[in-house]
This record gives sequence, structure tokens and C-alpha cells, in this order.
Amino acid sequence: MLVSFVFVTMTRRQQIMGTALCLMRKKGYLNTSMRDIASSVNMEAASLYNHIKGKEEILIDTCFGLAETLEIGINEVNDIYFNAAEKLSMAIHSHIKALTQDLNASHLFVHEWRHLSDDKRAQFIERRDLYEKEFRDIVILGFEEGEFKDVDPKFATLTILASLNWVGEWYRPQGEMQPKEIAEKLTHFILSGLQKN
Amino acid sequence: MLVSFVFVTMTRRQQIMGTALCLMRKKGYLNTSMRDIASSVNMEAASLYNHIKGKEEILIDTCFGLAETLEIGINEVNDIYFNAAEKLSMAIHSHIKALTQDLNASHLFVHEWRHLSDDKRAQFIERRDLYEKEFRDIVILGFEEGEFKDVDPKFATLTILASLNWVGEWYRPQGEMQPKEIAEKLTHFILSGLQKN
DNA sequence: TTGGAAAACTAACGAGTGTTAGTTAGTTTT
DNA sequence: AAAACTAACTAACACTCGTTAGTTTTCCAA
Repeated sequence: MLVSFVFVTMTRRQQIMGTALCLMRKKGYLNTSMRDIASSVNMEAASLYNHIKGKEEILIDTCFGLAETLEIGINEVNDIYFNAAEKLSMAIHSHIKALTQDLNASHLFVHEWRHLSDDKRAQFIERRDLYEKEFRDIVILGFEEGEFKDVDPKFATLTILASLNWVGEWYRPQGEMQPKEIAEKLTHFILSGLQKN
Repeated sequence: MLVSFVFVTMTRRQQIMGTALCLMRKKGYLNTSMRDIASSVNMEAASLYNHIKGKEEILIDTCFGLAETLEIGINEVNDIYFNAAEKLSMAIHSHIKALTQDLNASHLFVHEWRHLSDDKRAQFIERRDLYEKEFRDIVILGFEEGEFKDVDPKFATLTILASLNWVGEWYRPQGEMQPKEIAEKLTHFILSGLQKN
């Protein structure tokens, strides 16, 4: 299993979390057992409980951690930029940067939040809806500026976010396209589409 | 549980499959037990095996069934249309029609195929990649015609398919937007983007 | 060197998993 | 009437699951 010089500078908790996320991305949250995680960090399942409260803590910390990163990003964008096209571009950059930072965490954030317990899931959905609203407001602003077409803002926002979130499915850190370039291409594609003229 | 006049005209197998898909969309494939399915059709878990071979058969039949529907659709489009913009539009319509037909099946197709056994998963990925290639070829054709921009075809295709597949997450049959309208808006969005000019 | 916290261990609990075996009642076919 | 088939049942197998309790080992500050 993963052993590197970076490893030794991490707390045991960070090692467990990182390994767990890696397994969960590969096999899915439900399919990854505490015994799987334990054996990947060379200990017994019971010993994990000296470092984390339980299995769900992994999911909770990851989902809400990434949620916060995204919220901070969109708030910065809203503080700095005023024009919708610029805002959208920077929001896309911020979103892609956050998602490509840790693909394992992104997988939990995009796919596995469904398995949060009822109350946590409700909280998560609330924050996700709020984030979605920030994007929608940019689309609406663009229309009010006269720069964007008169599209259904909800539809457009969901379509945009779908494209952004799917990047985690095909992006490879060692590949030829880097996060910044992906964000640029996405921005261009979303703003002006596939067709000439 | 679901009992209707349609129900009586279905074979027991169809009832089981339909109920299973509904549960699996709500709770996830791994989280749905044979006992859950059984009790939803008022029988014991063991009795299910008189009608289906096992749990995975539900996933296999659903994923490969929808795969075939999509393949037939794209082949028809390729047979009938010659111009890339038209092909893309019709391919989008076909895709959206197939996905919105049965949202429960779509959920398994988009999200739960990961839990297919190794060999079946390999087969599934192969067919999915082939379908993806059909889309990519349309994008390439559009460039060769001089109608589409010089985008990275792989990137564009993945972005397009992400938008299409995500429709299953927010489309509601009783909502105001119907599949045909969704397909039209998606086509327009993908072809000409958000920005004016 | 030593006291005590931190972090590992073993063992087990109670619940749940997909699936199989064997059986039975009711219906259809021969 | 006999045989075969269908679809349900009960019971159980052989695991796996997350988690807890109690115990032992490790390791660092005093």
C-alpha cells in the first residue's frame, strides 16, 4: 500500500482519511469496509476508532469540507468581479480547481453524499442548493446586463454544473490537460457553444 | 405499495424488476436488499429466485437494456441524417427520450453500473465507450464540415454527455419541462452557448 | 527511569447479507 | 387420475458489517 516520504509528515488520522477516500472512490462508500481501510493502513479495524469517530465521519468531513471550499471560492468571486461573464469564468475556475485538487474527495462529494444520514444529508442538500443559487444569480445577472441570452436560469445552471462536476470522472492529473486549461475550455464552451458564428 | 390496474397485466418478474429499480434509485443498489425488494412485492426474499436469477441480474438487465436502446437510437440518427448539427440535435433528442422514459432505470445506468461484476463491468464500459465514440464522430464531422469550432472532440463529447446524463437528476415527469423541450434547449445551449452574438 | 497517555491489539456483539435447500399448495398438462 | 410445473413458503448457511469493551503495547515528557 501507499507509503511515501510525504506519508510520514501526516498525522495518523490524515493517513486514514486519505487511504479511506482512495478506497471509497475505487469501490464506493458502501462497498468499502472499515476492515478494508484498516488493512490498507496496516492496522485492525477496531484501532481506527482511536482516530476517527466512525465510518460516517469520513463522509461527513469530506462532503462538508469540499462544500466549504466551494463556498469560499464563489464568495471571493462575488467580492472581486462585477460583470457576469467574468464572474462565471472565475466561478468555473474556482470550481474546477477545488474538484481537481483531490479527486477522491470529489468523488464522495459528487456521488456518495446520498449515503449521509438523514439530517446530515438534509444539511448538505441545503448548502448545495445555496451554492447552485450563486451560480444561477450569475446567469440572471448576465441576462439583466443584456450580455446573456434569455435562457431558463435553473436549466442553464444545472447543465453548467453537470459539465463541471463530470470533470472528476475523466480528469487525470498526469494527463495533458491541466485544471486551468480545462476551466478555460469549459468557460468558452459554455459561453459560446460548439457552432461557428 | 404500488398497486394499480397496470400492475395486473405485468408478469411477476416485471413487477419485481420495476419495484426493485424504484427502491434502488431511492436507496442505492448496494443499500437495497433482496428482503427490501421482496417485502415491497409482498413475498419472501427466497421466492424472488423463482423469477430472477439473483440481485445482479436486475443491474445487468437494466444497464444493458438501456445501453441497447441508446445504441439503436444513435444508429437510427446516423442512418437518417447527414449534417452534423442535425445529427447532434437528433442524437440529443434520442438520448433524452431514452433517459427520461424510465428514471429508475436511468439511475442504475448512469450511477450504479460501477457495481457490476468485473467482466460485466468491462463489457458495459466497452459499449459505453463505443456510444461515446458515435457522439465524438459527430463533433468531428461538424468540424470537417466547417460548421463546428476547432474544439477538442473528446473534451466536448464528455462535456455534452455530462449535461445529458445529468437530466435524470432533476427532470420530473410531472414538471413543466417535457423531454422534447429539454432536448431542444440542450441542443441550443450546446450549439450556441450562453452569451449573445 | 518511569508514569501515563496514546495507539495498537483481541474478542465479541448483534444485525444484516445474498443465496440455497427442501417443502408445500395450487394449477396445468398429459 | 397421474405427472409436471409454478410460485410461494420456512429454515438455514456462511459470511460481512460497523462498532464496543477490555486489554496490552508503544512512546514521549518529566
